[in-house]
Amino acid sequence: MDRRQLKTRKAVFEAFKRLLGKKAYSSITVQRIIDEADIGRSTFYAHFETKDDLLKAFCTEIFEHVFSKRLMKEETHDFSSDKTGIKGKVTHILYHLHESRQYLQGILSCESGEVFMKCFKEHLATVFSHVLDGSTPGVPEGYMLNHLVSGFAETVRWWFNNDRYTPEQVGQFYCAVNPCFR
Amino acid sequence: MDRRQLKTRKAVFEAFKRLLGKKAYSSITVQRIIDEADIGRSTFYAHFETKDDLLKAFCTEIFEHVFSKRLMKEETHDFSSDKTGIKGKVTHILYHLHESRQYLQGILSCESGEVFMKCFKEHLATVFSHVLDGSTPGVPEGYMLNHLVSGFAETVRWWFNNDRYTPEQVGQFYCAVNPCFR
DNA sequence: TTTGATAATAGACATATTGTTCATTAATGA
DNA sequence: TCATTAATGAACAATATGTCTATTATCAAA
Repeated sequence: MDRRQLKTRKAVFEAFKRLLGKKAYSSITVQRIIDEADIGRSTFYAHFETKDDLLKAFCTEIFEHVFSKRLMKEETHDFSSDKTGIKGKVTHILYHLHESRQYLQGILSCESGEVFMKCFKEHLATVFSHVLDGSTPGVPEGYMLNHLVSGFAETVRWWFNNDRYTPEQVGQFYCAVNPCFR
Repeated sequence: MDRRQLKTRKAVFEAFKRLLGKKAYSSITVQRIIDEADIGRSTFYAHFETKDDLLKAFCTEIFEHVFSKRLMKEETHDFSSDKTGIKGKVTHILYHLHESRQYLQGILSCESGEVFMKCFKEHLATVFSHVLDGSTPGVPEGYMLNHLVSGFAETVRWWFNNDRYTPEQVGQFYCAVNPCFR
């Protein structure tokens, strides 16, 4: 990719992060991002269609990092649907998200949280679908997966509002309320 | 309250519902609501500060109906923290939400879902806090409450995307994955 | 180093939306 | 009947959006 493009993209993301640390997503305008990133108006629109488009790209980049195959494998000795592996993966994800706390809160604080959570859940679904084995009879698989995925996503949201626990503790809480992970 | 005010308020809500049945919240403008409700621009702003303000008022009205003390009591013989009562209450809520399916989907389809879910969860918290009795040791009460509340809210969202189950069945699923309700 | 291709730029543009104000008209209920 | 309150429509400035242009800077490859 062209260096100029990478530079612009990075400038926008950095500006976006800085703004998210200060105010909620909904109150950030494209104009403000352009000013903060110090780029031309037309440059922004050459890269992103809308502000929402930027948010999506931003979330995707975060999660591609957090869920990268390399990093995920580090946490688990076994690549199969091993139950003990889940706890390690969960803690791994929590550690990474904690690093990005500051600007993630700007996203989670308002309606934009919806976009973030959706993206988060899509990635989580690929992780959890491996450990689904009809463990709860009488409940559709799709429901169970949704329950595990959104349960974890909501755990993260709760954690961001109650920042007095370690990633290990939070992982523990999550596994405690989901019998299939105990 | 003045009849004229009630009439205006109702006209706005009805217009809002109609629009939500056709398009997502984010793409509905104040202007469009004004046109649909057939009221003056200044009239709208005399009632609501912003579009988000209207959404909040709208959600509040829905939930005040669904969670009304009278209706909630019908579903449970015992008003105490009875476990069997929960299943009845849950099913009751599901029935009511199903009636409003059509326009609720317009809200849930995009970022406005966040506002709806927040309001929903606030009401749910008052219901579930009664049945919380430290049943899961090693987990903070706040976490447990959040888990039950958001778990139910997400169950509803899932249901709206998988509309082939009855309220009873969905209530069953929810109770099945939360051991403390079995 | 030259060169053709691509990206960034400033700034102007039409368009749309927002929220406010105000003078006028209509409905209310006591 | 009458004082009060709400609705109206029209106009308003302010701001944001997305598009387009001609011009300049940067790139990678020959």
